Amino acid sequence: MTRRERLRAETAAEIKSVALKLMYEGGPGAISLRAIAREMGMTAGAIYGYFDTRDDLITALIADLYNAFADTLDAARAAEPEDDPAARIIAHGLAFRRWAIDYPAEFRLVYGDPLPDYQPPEQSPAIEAEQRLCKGVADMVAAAWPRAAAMYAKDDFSWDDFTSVLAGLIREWHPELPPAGVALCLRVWGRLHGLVALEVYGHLRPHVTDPTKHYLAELHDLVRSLGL
Amino acid sequence: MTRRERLRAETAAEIKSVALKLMYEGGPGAISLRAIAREMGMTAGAIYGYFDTRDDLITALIADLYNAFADTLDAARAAEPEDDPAARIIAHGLAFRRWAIDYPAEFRLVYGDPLPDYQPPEQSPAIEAEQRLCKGVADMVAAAWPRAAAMYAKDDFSWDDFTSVLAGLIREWHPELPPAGVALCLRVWGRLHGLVALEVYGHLRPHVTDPTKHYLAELHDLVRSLGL
DNA sequence: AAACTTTCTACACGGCGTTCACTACCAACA
DNA sequence: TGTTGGTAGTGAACGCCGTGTAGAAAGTTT
Repeated sequence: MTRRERLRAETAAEIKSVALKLMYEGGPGAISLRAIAREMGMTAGAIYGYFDTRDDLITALIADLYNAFADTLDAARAAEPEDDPAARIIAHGLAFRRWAIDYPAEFRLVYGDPLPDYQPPEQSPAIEAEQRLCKGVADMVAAAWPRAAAMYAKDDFSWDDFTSVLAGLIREWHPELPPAGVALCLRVWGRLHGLVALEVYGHLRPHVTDPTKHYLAELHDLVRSLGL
Repeated sequence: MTRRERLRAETAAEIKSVALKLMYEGGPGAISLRAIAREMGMTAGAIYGYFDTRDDLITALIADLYNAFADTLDAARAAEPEDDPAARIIAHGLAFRRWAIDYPAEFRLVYGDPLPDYQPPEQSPAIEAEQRLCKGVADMVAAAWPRAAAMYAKDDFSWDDFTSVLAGLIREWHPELPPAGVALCLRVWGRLHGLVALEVYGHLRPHVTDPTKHYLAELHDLVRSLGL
């Protein structure tokens, strides 16, 4: 790696980190090329040497955040014993909410649509991180499947209900999981997501005094509905 | 109502409807005072005679949409027999998803954060619509409560777990519902919301061929978990 | 017809993403 | 070592944006 390449990579990294700093301080709307450049003592145009467009920068940020987020969740699960699926699910869920509440701007960037007219590209690098997250959920459901199968195995799903990408990955990770189990994964994901999304966007606060308590209750319901 | 007031109300309504039209065509980011004015043959400044600021206009739009949305859900539930709570829940859920998928920009406006730096006001008129939606969910849970109570009545909730506003409303609507039932309402809301939010923001499409099928399965799970 | 109120325009300010011609500068080659 | 070529960055411009303000035009009231 030549000196030039190193400097170039450092500048690109600085652009991203300054963008994150701006987002911490002023929400996703505070990410502007001009503000980033100002903060770095540059001109806005200079950033175009590193990212073709503002959306490309956002896309790179999302991928970074999503991966860091997946790391967090992986770690949270790994901290619980492997033979206690229920504990792992609850740890995962709480870590998910913790991250969303502590870093709402990041959550909006990854799971929402905070920049107007921003169109996530077809083949986003964030998809890889999303697949990591899917794997996490799949691990949990697979661990619970021996008990959950009784309730869900008769669900009418086939491999055609998933994109070939997902079907391929799941069969590689957990060959024992039937289509009904994969469908269950997605529903579990949705269930983990629902209350947190409502809370982050301010729809729980007007009704509830302690959102954590309700989310924990939902996690317990979830664990119960998996037969654990 | 004087002629002036009528004209004024008409203009305000036209501003909102043009804003909606722009949003249909170009997403929430296409709502700009200048574009609205251009479309109406006016100047941007003129709009300030009707709304103090762009955010006020957005707030009014959200309230309108949220109310229309609540109407839709109310109607969907009312179309099913009153003594069939399961059918009502499923009808409500499907109508919810239908609306979200058919009008994604509206969904983002109501449940997301589509305009950067837009801060929902403390006492938004949308809260009233949200309470209507809460009532809808509460109606469904209350109808299911006779069967669901066995599973959830022992949950450790009290009236202190809700804001006094919500607690007051619920006790007025459904005096028979205990705190555990109200908590269940919120979790049901979250569950209805989760998969739909993921889908609207494009997180389901890369994994799933027919989102409706999975959402319907989730609704059936939900109904089952309510003992219906 | 005069006085007053409401409505809207014209213009300005600063901020935005993006483009483009141009200038420093650094690295390698003669 | 001196020259050359690519690279990083500038600065001005374009057309957007929300938001104010001063003043004109139109309608309403007396």
